[in-house]
Amino acid sequence: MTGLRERKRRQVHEAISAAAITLFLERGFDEVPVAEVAASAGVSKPTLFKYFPAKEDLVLHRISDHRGEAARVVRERGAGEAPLAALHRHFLAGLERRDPVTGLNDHPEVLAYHRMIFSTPSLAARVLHHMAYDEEALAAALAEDTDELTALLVAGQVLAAQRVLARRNWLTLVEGTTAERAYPSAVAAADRAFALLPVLP
Amino acid sequence: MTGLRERKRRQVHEAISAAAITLFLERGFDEVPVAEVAASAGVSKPTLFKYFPAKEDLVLHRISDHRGEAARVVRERGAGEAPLAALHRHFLAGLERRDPVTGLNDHPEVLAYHRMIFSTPSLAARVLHHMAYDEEALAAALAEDTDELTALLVAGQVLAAQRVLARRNWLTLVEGTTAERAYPSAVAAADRAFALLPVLP
DNA sequence: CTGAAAACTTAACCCGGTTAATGCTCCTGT
DNA sequence: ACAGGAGCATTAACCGGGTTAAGTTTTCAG
Repeated sequence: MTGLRERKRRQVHEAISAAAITLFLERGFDEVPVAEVAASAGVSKPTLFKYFPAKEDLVLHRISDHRGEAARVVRERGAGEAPLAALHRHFLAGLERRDPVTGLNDHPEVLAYHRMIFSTPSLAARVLHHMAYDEEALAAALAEDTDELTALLVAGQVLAAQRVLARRNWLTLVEGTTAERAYPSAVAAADRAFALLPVLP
Repeated sequence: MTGLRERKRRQVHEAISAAAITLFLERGFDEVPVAEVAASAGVSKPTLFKYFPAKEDLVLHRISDHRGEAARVVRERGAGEAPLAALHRHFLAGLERRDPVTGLNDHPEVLAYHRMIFSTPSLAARVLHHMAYDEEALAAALAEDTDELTALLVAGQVLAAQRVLARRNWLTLVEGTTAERAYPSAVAAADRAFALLPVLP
């Protein structure tokens, strides 16, 4: 039985998040004090910080849910599939379903969301930190099949490639192209990126 | 004639930086308020922030001086030398002269300095941001010899490799090994890392 | 229904960073 | 040599993110 307590918690969480996104997209992340977000969600400032450890998390908690995705893809790959092949396949699948993390999603709110992240230093920094975590986890997963140093190096390169690809895709969409039209070129770019990565021994 | 004004400026700059490093290494970056650094340097808080735009810069202004180094190495390489070969050579030279940015420097203060950076999130974040800038500049330099996408991808991979190598070297030294003893293995690791990078077309 | 645990509120605080008002000190022109 | 402006300092107050303490309401268990 899902207790009343827990249900309320989820409601408040959602209310705060929604108020935050709305205000931030309207006026910009740095232009809205968190006190205003709290007031707009009908909650006090300490309570807000009990739900979200920092202002940036009001925006990035969705992205944070993808923690360790790369590592999981490698760990759950089919028998006989190479780690990099699994990551390649997974990225292409993301493109196909227009997953926002691939940058290839042209819904206006998603574009605005990405613009806000890229143009707000503290948010961009937080995304980088998140990717550093992912990289570490991926390195650990890769280390089951190769030496430590190679695992670290390849993990760094995979994450770098994904970051470059996502930014590239977002930039083409910002130019006004639709995701539909940009898709083939995004696939080609992904293929090129993974072709540049080393083959694991 | 170096004006008296300018000389004083440099003295104050140095006094603040020295006070900051001393206090931070003694008690930790997050445990020392900048007001205390200012007081200890005999200066007011607004003045301190006129010399250093943010608390983190009290620690990182030395690293910030290396801005765009990778791009410069590529631009100033000898005729007929491949970009990646130039970067490889430059990294090996850094190892040989125990350049702190390679991680292979076992002076106690350097080790403590690195430990502080790695264990303080806001400092680590700032280093990542700095590397993002370097990456962008390197991509621009590489783009003179190849297509844009490849330049971005390779730049990301080079910076990732350097970061992994530096951290690896630092970890080895933290275990107690001397830079002398760690040197051959550090060279081997660098050779391995650059061997994994793609050959530019 | 009662009481302990959970969660919320208000008010105050700390810290990083900025601004405004004021004053001192080096440099420059005559 | 010195008058006065440019440059840089100081103090005091402020803003915004984040935390803490003390006290109040709400949920849940027996």
